[in-house]
Amino acid sequence: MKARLIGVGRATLAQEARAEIERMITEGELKAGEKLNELDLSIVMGVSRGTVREAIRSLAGSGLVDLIANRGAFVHETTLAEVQNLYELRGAIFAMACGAAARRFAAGEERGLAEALSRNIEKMDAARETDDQSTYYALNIEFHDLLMAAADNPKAKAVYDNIKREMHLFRRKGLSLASNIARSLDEHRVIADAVTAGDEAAARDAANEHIRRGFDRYMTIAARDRQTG
Amino acid sequence: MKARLIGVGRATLAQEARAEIERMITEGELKAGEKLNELDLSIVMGVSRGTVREAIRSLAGSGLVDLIANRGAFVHETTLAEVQNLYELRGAIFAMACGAAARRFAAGEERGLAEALSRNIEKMDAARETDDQSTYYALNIEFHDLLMAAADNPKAKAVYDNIKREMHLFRRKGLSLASNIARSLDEHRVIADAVTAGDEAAARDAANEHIRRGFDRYMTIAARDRQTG
DNA sequence: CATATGTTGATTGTTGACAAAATAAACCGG
DNA sequence: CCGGTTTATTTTGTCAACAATCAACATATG
Repeated sequence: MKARLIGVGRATLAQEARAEIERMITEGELKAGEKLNELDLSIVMGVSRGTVREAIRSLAGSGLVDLIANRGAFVHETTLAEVQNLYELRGAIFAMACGAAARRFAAGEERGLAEALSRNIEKMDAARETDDQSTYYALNIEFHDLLMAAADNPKAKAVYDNIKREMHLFRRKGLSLASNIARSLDEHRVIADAVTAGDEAAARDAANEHIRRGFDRYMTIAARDRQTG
Repeated sequence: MKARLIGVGRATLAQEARAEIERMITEGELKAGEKLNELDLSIVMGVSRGTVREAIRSLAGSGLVDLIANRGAFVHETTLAEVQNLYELRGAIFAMACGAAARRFAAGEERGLAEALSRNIEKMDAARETDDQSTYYALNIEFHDLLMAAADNPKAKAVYDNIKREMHLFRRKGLSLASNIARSLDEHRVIADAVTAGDEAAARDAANEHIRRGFDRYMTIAARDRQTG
């Protein structure tokens, strides 16, 4: 038998509404700090207010919007201090995940991991040579996801994904992506080596350092952008 | 089923409904895996189904209930593997927070912290001598909250609180609290010393170790309970 | 007897209407 | 013109009814 699965990912209207509002936010149609009007959104999307309301509540759970009782929902405004907090939290979780991945790899519970990591690194090396930013971006996410998956900690992954979403949201604010392919690639190699050596502590430290340096790169670019306008 | 009638407070009804359902879950009136019937709950609490629905969605955001589209909401069943995941995630966040607290203390941004920590430790020492479990429990939470607050990372604190809630939920399942006042107190002293010495790395390591040992204590008790009961 | 197919009651998803609160506008004395 | 008060209007919070979906049972079919 062969038939396409229907309605995948769109189980309920509220979920679709959530996805659509999230898109509007991440693509900048709804700017940071802007108020979300339930009625307007319901009309634009062609669903009832209750459905929109449910979607908004769901977004609030992921930290993308802030709710104030009796006053409404507002697109979350991410401050610089909060970006630092997010980086630090992300680093802590990613470091833990890399440590767990190293432990699991050493126990033989993550067979394909070594190949997957080295393949990713090879491809990123190619992207570095051609300076292919968009490919690098995708591979970078893949690298982190590989390790988060290898940690086998769904809860941590869920939190990590939320953080990623919120940080992505801040990028909209105008700052360019803090990327330095060569440096990042070197750090990835150190992490991958530690993990595939089964060295839990080294993996943790390398991962922590990677995120910390990512934040430094980000701050450097942020400072430069602010200066040049 | 029995639930307090709500609706006299000042917050929104949905918020009160959420608090009430959360209470029912944490106090075991609603058991793990049990289905939450919107209509029944709405009748028992004297509010409309929509309000109950909103409350349930909110609880899902905190991981206390699982939602399945078109089928309903179920009290989250925490498995042993998940408890391990939660402990590990909690450890990572708490370690990060202690590191941040050490850094902030060294920078003179957390003046009252040293006194607050030593006061807490003194009181816990007294609780140890009288073997006062409930006081110990409260002081233990206070100790962790002091450091989470000193980290000045609201996002991390929010995630931490959610984890705490979910772990507390699992305790309901029958296992006694994994507490060894003397050991825990020693570990607290190490953490406090590292933080007030401004040693970020030492604080991180001590905190991580503290949570890890907490998990070991938990596992020991869990194994014993499974054997005898 | 086992499996597939209809049928029914219960439960969730969605909607539009009403009530309460907050914001905007009109008013008014100085 | 201004600051404060009062009145409209808008917006959110809550509710009850309708539609879609599901779980369980009953029935048919080979």
